[in-house]
Amino acid sequence: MARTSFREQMLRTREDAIVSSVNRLLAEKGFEAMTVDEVAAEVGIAKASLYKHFTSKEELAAAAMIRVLDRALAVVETLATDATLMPVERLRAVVRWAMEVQLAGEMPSLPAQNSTLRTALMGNRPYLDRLLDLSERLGTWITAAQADGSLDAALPPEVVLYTLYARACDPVVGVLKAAGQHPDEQIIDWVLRSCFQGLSAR
Amino acid sequence: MARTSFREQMLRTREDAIVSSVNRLLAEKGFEAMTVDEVAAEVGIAKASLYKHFTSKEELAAAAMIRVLDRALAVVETLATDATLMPVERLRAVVRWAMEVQLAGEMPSLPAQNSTLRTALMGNRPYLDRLLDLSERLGTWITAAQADGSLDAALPPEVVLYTLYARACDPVVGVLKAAGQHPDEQIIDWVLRSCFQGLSAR
DNA sequence: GTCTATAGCCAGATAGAC
DNA sequence: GTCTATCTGGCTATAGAC
Repeated sequence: MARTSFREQMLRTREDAIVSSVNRLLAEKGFEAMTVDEVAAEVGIAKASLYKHFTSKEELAAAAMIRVLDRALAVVETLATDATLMPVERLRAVVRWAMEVQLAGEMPSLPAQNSTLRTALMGNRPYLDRLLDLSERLGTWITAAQADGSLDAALPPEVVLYTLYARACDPVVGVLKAAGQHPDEQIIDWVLRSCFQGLSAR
Repeated sequence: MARTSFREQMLRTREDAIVSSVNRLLAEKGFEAMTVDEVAAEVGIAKASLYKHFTSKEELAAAAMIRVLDRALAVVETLATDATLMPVERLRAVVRWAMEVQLAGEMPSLPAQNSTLRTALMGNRPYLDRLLDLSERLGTWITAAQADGSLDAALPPEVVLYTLYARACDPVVGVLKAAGQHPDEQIIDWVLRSCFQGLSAR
């Protein structure tokens, strides 16, 4: 049993390295442009070995998406335990975390357009379960923030939710970082401000 | 000369049909997923004939991007002649127009990530000229709107500009449309409101 | 300038030895 | 489970007749 556990742990470690590479490559060039050969080369194993762990390129990407959602759920869990935070502050903290991940080059871009990845994800239970879980937790905070008057109640909660998801992958962050003129913290502050305060003056 | 002009007009008409198909396919599935075979099939000509008009897939896409920028410049030109509009109202009108184009399925998604298309566009003078022209015109309105107190002056003009470009392709619009629960006008109002007024209550 | 046919290439996936 | 070598299909681009 000890040896089985050890071998399983080795397996997990290797698969974790694979998912990390996939995650980074997805963030850097997207699903279509990423090749399985690149992943294998970066991990340092043969392509055929990858297919012993994951049965397709889509499943490889799905594993990365699932891990990101798990991290987001962990962040949400931590924020939920802090009773001093207002709902809107929790939402802001989640978006801030997502932007930090993106600036670190570790936020895989979501496939908004139709693609083989999108259809694969729509049939992936573990992925959908996490996405639904996260959406429900954020939804609770959204309605609470609208009730306490800190979030615009004229916007349906679903619109707010989709907007938060979109801002987590906001291309503006990457463009500003590519410009190389501003520190990461400054970029985050600007994009967060434009998201919650809007472009119009207050 | 009359016959030459006529033949040229036929050529323009055909090329315009090609660019229209490319534009629609770019909006629907993006550059990587679009195939030259699809374009040829949709236009109703052989693939080899396409390559008599455009030398590569990238140039095909560039032509579509250029036409969108030309349309945006035409909208900007029209708005500039209306002296009754405040600068911020002009900016809002441009974003509204972009969202209408997106809802019509005619807004090609910009290649924010590195790709062969991105590098091709960065070396395409006609494209870059128009992009710069548009950016300068919008930049003028942005600084004017910040000066008259209608736009948040705490955000650098470049941040506002990039944000407006990003909102023109905002995936939230497509997600809400795909849900099929709301009329287009309602979707545009919500997304415009979240962009300029922000998610926080005022 | 249009077509059919095909070259050339590359990426996803697999076979089979070890 | 890892490897090397290969299959397979699809896609960009071109050749060459008309």
